[in-house]
Amino acid sequence: MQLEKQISAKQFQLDLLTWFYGNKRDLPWRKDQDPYKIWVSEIMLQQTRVETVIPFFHRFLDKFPTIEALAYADEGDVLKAWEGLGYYSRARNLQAAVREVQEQYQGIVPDTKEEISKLKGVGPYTSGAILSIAYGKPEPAVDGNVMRVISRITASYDDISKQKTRVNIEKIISELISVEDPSAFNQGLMELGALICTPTSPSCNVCPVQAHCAAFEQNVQLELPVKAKKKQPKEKKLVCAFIRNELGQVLIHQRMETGLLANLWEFPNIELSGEASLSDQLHLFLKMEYFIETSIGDEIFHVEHVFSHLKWDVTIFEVELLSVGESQNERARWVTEGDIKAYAFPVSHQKIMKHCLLKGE
DNA sequence: GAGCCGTGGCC
DNA sequence: TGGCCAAGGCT
Repeated sequence: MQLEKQISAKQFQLDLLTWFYGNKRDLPWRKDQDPYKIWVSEIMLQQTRVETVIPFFHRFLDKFPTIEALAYADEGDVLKAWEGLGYYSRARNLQAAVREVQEQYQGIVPDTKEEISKLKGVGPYTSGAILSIAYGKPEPAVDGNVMRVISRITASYDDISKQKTRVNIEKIISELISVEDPSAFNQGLMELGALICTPTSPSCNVCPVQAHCAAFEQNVQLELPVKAKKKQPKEKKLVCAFIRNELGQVLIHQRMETGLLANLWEFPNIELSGEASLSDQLHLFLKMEYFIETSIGDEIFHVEHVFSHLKWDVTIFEVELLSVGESQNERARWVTEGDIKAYAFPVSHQKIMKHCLLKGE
């Protein structure tokens, strides 16, 4: 039995690796094995498509080519480079982890599971990916692709949204992985999931590991993998103010250090509550939060924005500034239209900016 | 464990 | 059109 498993594993490795070397995409993070570049790519690729990541990867490495460069950069510049990519805590965790590597490991990315897993933003998948791809260590790197591929190959109906399922698949990979070429094995499994063993219409007819696939044999590949359905996003209604001062500068505000869109910039806004009119709520909010007296003008337009777990319905008002109080909000700034480009805004507020600034010209 | 955390593309 | 998905991790 044990011998059969080994023979089967060897044949699987051969089939997968042969296919991978003949069909792998030419991706910018596959040009060398620089652990820093591999690391950056793996963080960017979390829950994000390859085609989306590519331009960000180039720009990011252009600005922060080394661990040292990223370690000593301003967080605002790092967020600006991440602007539009989403899941912004990835950028802040990456910089924090890079600073840790710079200080505690003399700028060398550690090569053990234990050490690398302590770094912020590096979980079970990313640690295995860096160790195998950059350092050639036979560690499993189980992402959504791998879970789909293995669920089908083993015809397993385990729910892949459960943590236990991922751990089980890691055990399977540990026994199946090529010790000679763990990098190509892990990447090959992911590449197979991305190009052949796709979620909705897998190309089983050209699959290099079709002979090993229990789901294909039983013709149940379209039922797999099993995954719990997501809840639909909750809707929040916001009112937002576009305000210029006498110098033509615009009031912007930096979000909280934690939570949604942490430390990104936005136009002053508040979630609606109670019965009062939108303009009354906005007027009071601006007085209390920014110590300014205003006259709420016309409702300019609406912006809808859907996040993974919530949905914003934003009503934007044109606001006239009447007077400025003596106190000031520490996280707010008046900026010119030229300077605003230096600040990182979420896509929802980029929509607002584009509409309002175009209108102002 | 389950909810939080973005965005763009696809069918 | 909208629900689903994509090289997950943190709390």
